[in-house]
Amino acid sequence: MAALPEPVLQGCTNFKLRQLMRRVAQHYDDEVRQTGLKTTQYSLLSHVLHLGPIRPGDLAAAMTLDASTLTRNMKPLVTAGWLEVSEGRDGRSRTVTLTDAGRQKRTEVQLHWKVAQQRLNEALGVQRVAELHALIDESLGLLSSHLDGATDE
Amino acid sequence: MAALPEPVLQGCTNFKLRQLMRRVAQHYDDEVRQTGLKTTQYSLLSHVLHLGPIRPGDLAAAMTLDASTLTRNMKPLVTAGWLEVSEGRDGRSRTVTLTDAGRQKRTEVQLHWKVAQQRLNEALGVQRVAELHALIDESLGLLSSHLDGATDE
DNA sequence: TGATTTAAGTTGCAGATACAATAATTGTAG
DNA sequence: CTACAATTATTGTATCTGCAACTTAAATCA
Repeated sequence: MAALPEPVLQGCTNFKLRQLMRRVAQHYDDEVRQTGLKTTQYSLLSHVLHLGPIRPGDLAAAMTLDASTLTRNMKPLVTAGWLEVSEGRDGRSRTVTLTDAGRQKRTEVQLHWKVAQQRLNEALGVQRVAELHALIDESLGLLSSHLDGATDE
Repeated sequence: MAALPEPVLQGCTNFKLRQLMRRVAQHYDDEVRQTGLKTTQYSLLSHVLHLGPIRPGDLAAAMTLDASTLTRNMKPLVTAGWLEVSEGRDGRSRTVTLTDAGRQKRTEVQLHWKVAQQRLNEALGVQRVAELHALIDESLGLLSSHLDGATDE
């Protein structure tokens, strides 16, 4: 059988991804903004809901975020009283917890998030969004193994 | 014929996109860093090369960037002498130009960008990267028409 | 036990991003 | 020609992002 012709790529994957990310972020934020939160902050609250109580380092790893980025992203949420960072059992580590107020706020924002996701599904078509998700997940998997395993050679 | 079952989506498209974007950016920057530039800055120089001389507003639109973001992203490149922002024919508008040094620098960085793109293609497979590009382009197209045309209702 | 290494977070620094408000200029209606 | 509207870019403010350096504390080695 004939081999599939290798497609000739045009453009920069990094730029294209950023471009789409910006547009999509804008789309979600248009809806979430009314709650006073950015969509990124909603993501953070959601992850703490599902994973917490959790150490910052583990949370950062789960979100594919640099630890220092997480430290700073948490700050406004801690100030607002939605997250709590307390001592871990280790003298060095901490524990991140969602407060009751945070749980409440997260539920409120979730409604807006759902609308945004719904509107995105309609704009792009559920099928296409599903393909996108699948492609992203595959790519993340391939990249993590590639990046970590690049110790020899 | 049976209708395709609507896939049930899980997860937040925005979060997933950001996640992949971060990973991919890191991947490119690992290579481009040696030149002292971020990959985003390389993108900016490249766009000015292909589109310039051009007004900031038009450049921002072409890159799907907020105008204010562009103003700030250009600053370090102007300081370094790679970009020049001069008066436009209008008293209000400006003209962005790539300097000779900028052209030179951009060529230098391009070599590293190519390596990064190549390594990404290998890590993900050219086929998958091509699919990703196609999906991104389609999505950008659909989103722009949806966002702009939402004036009635 | 004392010295060295490893682990976990934070801070310094620099850039990326956008919304709202502002400044400056041009265009247009009267 | 003047008052008002539209155009174009920048600044204020806030968040997102990551690398490098640093601090603190635990763990391991000798």
